[in-house]
Amino acid sequence: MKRLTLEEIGKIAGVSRSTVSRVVNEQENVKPAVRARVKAVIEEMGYQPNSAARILAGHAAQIIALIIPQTAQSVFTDPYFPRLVQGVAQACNQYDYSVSLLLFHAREDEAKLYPRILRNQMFDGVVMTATHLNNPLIEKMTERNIPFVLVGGAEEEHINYVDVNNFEGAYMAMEHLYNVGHRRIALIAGPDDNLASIKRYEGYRQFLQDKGLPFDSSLVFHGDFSETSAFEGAQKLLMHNPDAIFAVSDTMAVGALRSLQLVGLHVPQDIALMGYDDLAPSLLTEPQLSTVHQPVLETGAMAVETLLDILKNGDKPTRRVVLPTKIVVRDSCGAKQRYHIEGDAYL
Amino acid sequence: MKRLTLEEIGKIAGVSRSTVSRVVNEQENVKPAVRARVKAVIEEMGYQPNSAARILAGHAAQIIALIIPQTAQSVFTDPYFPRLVQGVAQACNQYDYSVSLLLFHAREDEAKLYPRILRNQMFDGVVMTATHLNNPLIEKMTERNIPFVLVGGAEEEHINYVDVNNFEGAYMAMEHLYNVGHRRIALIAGPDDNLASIKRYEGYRQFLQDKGLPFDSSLVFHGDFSETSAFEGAQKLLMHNPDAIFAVSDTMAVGALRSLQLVGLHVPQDIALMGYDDLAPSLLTEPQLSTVHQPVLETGAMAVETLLDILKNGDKPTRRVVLPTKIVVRDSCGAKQRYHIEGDAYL
DNA sequence: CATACATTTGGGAGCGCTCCCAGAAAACTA
DNA sequence: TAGTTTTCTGGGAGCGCTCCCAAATGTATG
Repeated sequence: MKRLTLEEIGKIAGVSRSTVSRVVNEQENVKPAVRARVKAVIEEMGYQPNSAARILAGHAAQIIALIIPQTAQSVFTDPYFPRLVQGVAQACNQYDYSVSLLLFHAREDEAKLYPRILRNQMFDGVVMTATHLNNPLIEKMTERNIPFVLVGGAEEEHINYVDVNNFEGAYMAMEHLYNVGHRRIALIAGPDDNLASIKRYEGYRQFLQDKGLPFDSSLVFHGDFSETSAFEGAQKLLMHNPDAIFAVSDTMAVGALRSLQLVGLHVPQDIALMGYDDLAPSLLTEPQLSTVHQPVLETGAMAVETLLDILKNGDKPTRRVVLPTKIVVRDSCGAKQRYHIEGDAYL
Repeated sequence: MKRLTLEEIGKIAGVSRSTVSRVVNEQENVKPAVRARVKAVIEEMGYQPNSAARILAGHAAQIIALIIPQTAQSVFTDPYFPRLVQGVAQACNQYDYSVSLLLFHAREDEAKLYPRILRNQMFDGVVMTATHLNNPLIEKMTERNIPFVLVGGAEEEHINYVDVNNFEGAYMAMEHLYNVGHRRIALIAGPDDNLASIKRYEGYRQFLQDKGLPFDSSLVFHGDFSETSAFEGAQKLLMHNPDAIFAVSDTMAVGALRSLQLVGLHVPQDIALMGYDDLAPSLLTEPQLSTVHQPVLETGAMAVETLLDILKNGDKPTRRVVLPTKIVVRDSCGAKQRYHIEGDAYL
């Protein structure tokens, strides 16, 4: 069986390679009748252009690379990333792009993968998660003019990103706890080089300041987004008698919950607890966690859309998309008891 | 700045295109001195072959496609898939392959993605999850001679797969519950068109038969791997007084646990519970779930290795890899109370 | 009806690589 | 040292596509 090429299709439809190419690429200047005939042949034969040839000849690859440079274990234990991947994949399906997934799982992967990313013309652009500051790839990609969009905030001026409003999310969580009556609110923060964590911490502090509440550093513990770190953190925080704990991820909230339950405290009667993410863990506990919902799926999709926009229209002005969060009231913060609500409530 | 091509590198090193190609591809018949010189130039210039050109000229793409044809929501809420993706990605990193991720999330995606998979010469082979019977892609890929490895068992004779021993896992779980003293063991199974679920169900029945225990269909409920389905299932099962419930996924075990706790039953004192998967949910509950560990990460990696083996050595004989499971004893089955064990125990 | 102009079509060149064959260089042999 | 074999190297052809220019066809105008 003969290989299907533009030339072949052209032969069958009685036109040239070039005309078929025009039809395939939806270009102008093909007589409607001819276009229809060629389209029919393409359909019938099930022709599909050869991507390699297309890319080689200077066309776009229709592939975006999704880079998750997470050396830590947390990549796929934290349910955030799967969700994000799903959002990216869905958007790519929608726009007829493919996703090339690059997970850096060990240090040595970086050395291997960097050149591939930087020189391999195999994809049109990059979506990368930016959890940490100073990712060397950012600079390198900028240098090489590789179009990219970060998921997570960037501080630098000229960088395109899509982010969730971490500051606002934390602020709102604090506000919620405050409205329920809590004043001595402890924080289980994330690592202090993690961008999302930093912003959430800022939201926490700003709220305290706005309400004239004292900032007490002994009420702040820095975890690493893992359950165990929060477990230990909660133990430490308990020594300073908080009446509420705000953990900046659901997974850490679960760790804290365990910790509280271990010493016989009841949530929310004895102490309130709020998480952050609104992902699976927040629903698996007893009581279910009040938390901050962030639109992770939408973030992934938006990152793709932003990248495609850049690919199409050039990279200026710099795109900066910040998606909103909302509070999900469940059973761990005491609001329901206070206001007699059943089921999830959203703010 | 001039584009880096084989020709360019050759010019700098004072040899021809062909010789550079030989060096890049580690082929025979290049004088050691020349090889060293060329290598140095490649290194210095940071040359990276153009994949598109390479593929077009008949070389392998060094890309494998990972297809997850899960129309349901469960793709990324079930922690199984993220883990698998991670395993595949890690193995690909290791062998210098890239992963192209194809998630079918809606029906219409299939129509779009099928032609891409079947005709696009963009990857060398496919790793696909086979959760359901009769996936039409299997037949089509076979027809088109696209090398592929299934993750999950296949019934057909000639199909390559990597699977976990679901039968054995379920059998062992039953055995464990039996050894702890339970006799009236209920099952929360998965959908009856799900391959893993079917095998686990068979393990359940076989064990009953081997021990001469009666099979009682009112002690079996078919869920859909979701927490809520198991929640309802447990309610129904409770009407028939089981002394243990075996749920064939951790997520479903969590649903069952909620159900039991709702009616005031204590686990494991009043009723024992076992899950299946040994993924995050089993650790987030109180009590933590005894469960069946399956090597998901290894499964993904093994699928890649099997595929690469096929790519290299041809697809016969048919590869059939079945990985073992093991029992993880935690706090939901009563074994620790009985035997005074602390921490996780493995069988 | 001839001329000017716009629209449509065909084919050459080239993207960067691999494959293959022929020629050059080196290593043996008699 | 000449002749033979082996090892090494260079360059043509071609993968299937896009880009671009030139040729062919069609339409409007005087």
